[in-house]
Formats: sequence, structure tokens, C-alpha cells
Amino acid sequence: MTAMSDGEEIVFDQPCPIRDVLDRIGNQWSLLILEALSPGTLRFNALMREIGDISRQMLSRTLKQLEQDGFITRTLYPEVPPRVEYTLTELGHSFLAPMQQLITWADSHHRDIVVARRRYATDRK
Amino acid sequence: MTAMSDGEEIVFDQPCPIRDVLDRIGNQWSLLILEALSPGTLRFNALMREIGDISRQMLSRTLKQLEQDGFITRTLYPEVPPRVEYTLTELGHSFLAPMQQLITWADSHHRDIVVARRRYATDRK
DNA sequence: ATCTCACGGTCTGTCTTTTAGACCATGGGG
DNA sequence: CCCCATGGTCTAAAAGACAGACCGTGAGAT
Repeated sequence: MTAMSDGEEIVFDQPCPIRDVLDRIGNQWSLLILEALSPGTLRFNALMREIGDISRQMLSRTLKQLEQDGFITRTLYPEVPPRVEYTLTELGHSFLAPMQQLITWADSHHRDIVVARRRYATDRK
Repeated sequence: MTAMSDGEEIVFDQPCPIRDVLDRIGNQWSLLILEALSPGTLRFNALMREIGDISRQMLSRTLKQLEQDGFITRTLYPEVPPRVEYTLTELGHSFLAPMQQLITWADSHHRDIVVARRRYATDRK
């Protein structure tokens, strides 16, 4: 029974909020999930299909974190089969702006990065 | 001699540049290093001291990736003891803008996140 | 002269995180 | 009756991160 050791969160008052926030949203899954939810509410399996290559466990875990941090809400409809909907909160929405900047940057500089990689590879030869 | 198996990079033409970019810069170390370099050039150990809790290995590896992707340049002065300087490229600098947005967001919403976490914890009780 | 440290990394062994895949109960469609 | 979809959790195995030892050399302290 070592699983689910989630509850324990260390709350040393981070002198650096950037670190604290980056630790949570500074991974591809969080960003991809938030992006996937930006058009609107999605269910668990819909999210999984949308993202494509995320495992159920990571999706579940990351959603839980995002909910915990107030980025999304989780609504369970006690039907059968169960229906669970994930939706961005206001906080989540407010995060979309800087994230979109990042995505825009990525989009417009992706080419440069590919070129840089290619040159690095050939220079090494 | 199995080390240095770097050369092999799979170049399937990513339909989604966001994924490609996020995979690289979507981790705290990359962002922290870029932030540390934003005021100007730094040497290896200076970076290590600046960031504080990064291991030599991860610093080395992440720097190599950032260099490979064209975010920074690595300049080795063949003195003794060796001196190695890391500097942001133009691409690296251009990335600071969206990153700064992210940091600003983090800074101004950190409080909300902490509150959300606290409430989540008590609601669970 | 010797002792030790700093330089910029790499290598090794351990620990943590991520993954793939099985499993759960139930209800609907074939 | 058989099997799939729902939203997850659990387990075991693979991948990744970490701490710490190690490298050779030159400078400063002793």
C-alpha cells in the first residue's frame, strides 16, 4: 500500500514562486492538457484521445494536480457509465494568454530550432 | 563505451511544433537556465551556483540540448584551468519575451494557486 | 615541495518517475 | 451471451534524474 502517497505536500514557503509554478505546469502534459481544454469542456477519455500519447495514469495524475492547483474543475455525473467532465477555471483561462504566447513563439521559431539541430549534428561530424 | 549515444535523433517531421518545442524547453531546468543567462554570459560553475539545486549532470546535459537547439552558444577558452562560457543567442533572447510573460503570470497568480491547494486539501478532509 | 582546491565535465550506482497493460463494476448493443 | 465503453487504480518493468566519485592540470596556501 505504498501507492497514492499524494496527500503529503511540503509547504515550505517558496521564496521563488516561479519555481513553484514551473514545477507544476513546467511539463508537457500539463500544458497539453490545458491547451486541449481551451476550446471547452472535455471528458476523460476524450482528453486521452485528443492528446493521443498520454497514459491513463499520467492523465489522471496530471488532471488531479491541475484541479488541486485550481486550473480546472472536475465534475462527476453519477450516471452509469460514469461521466466526468473537466473544464478550465477562470485561473486556468487566465493562464492561456501567456501559454498562447509560448505556443506562438514555438510555432514561429520551430524552423530555426530544426535548422540549429541539423547544423549541430553536421558540425559534430 | 556506450556513452554518448546522442547522435541518434529521430527526425519524424513533427506535425505539431508545439510538442517538439515543449519537449525540450518544457522542463524547469531549461527555463531556469535561460532565465539565469538572461542578464548575460555565465560560466558552467557560475550557472550551477546561480541555480543552486541542479546536478552537474543535468546542467551539462541541458546546456548541451539548449546549445543543440540554438538557444545558447558554448565557448571554450583552451586555457588552464578550462574556461567555458555560455551565452544566449538571438533565438535564446527572443524566447525570453514569452517566458517572461509566463514568469509574470506565475508571480501574480501564485497566491491563487496556493489558496486553491489549501482549499483542495481541506475539502478532502 | 607538497597539499588542496577550482575548472568543466563524465561515469556509476541508486532512487524516483513514467509507461504499458491488466483489472474493476455496470449497462447497452450485437 | 459476449464484448465494448465508462473513469479510473494497481502492478511490474523501463526510462530518467540524482548524488557523488573521478579526471588532469595549474594556481595559491602551507
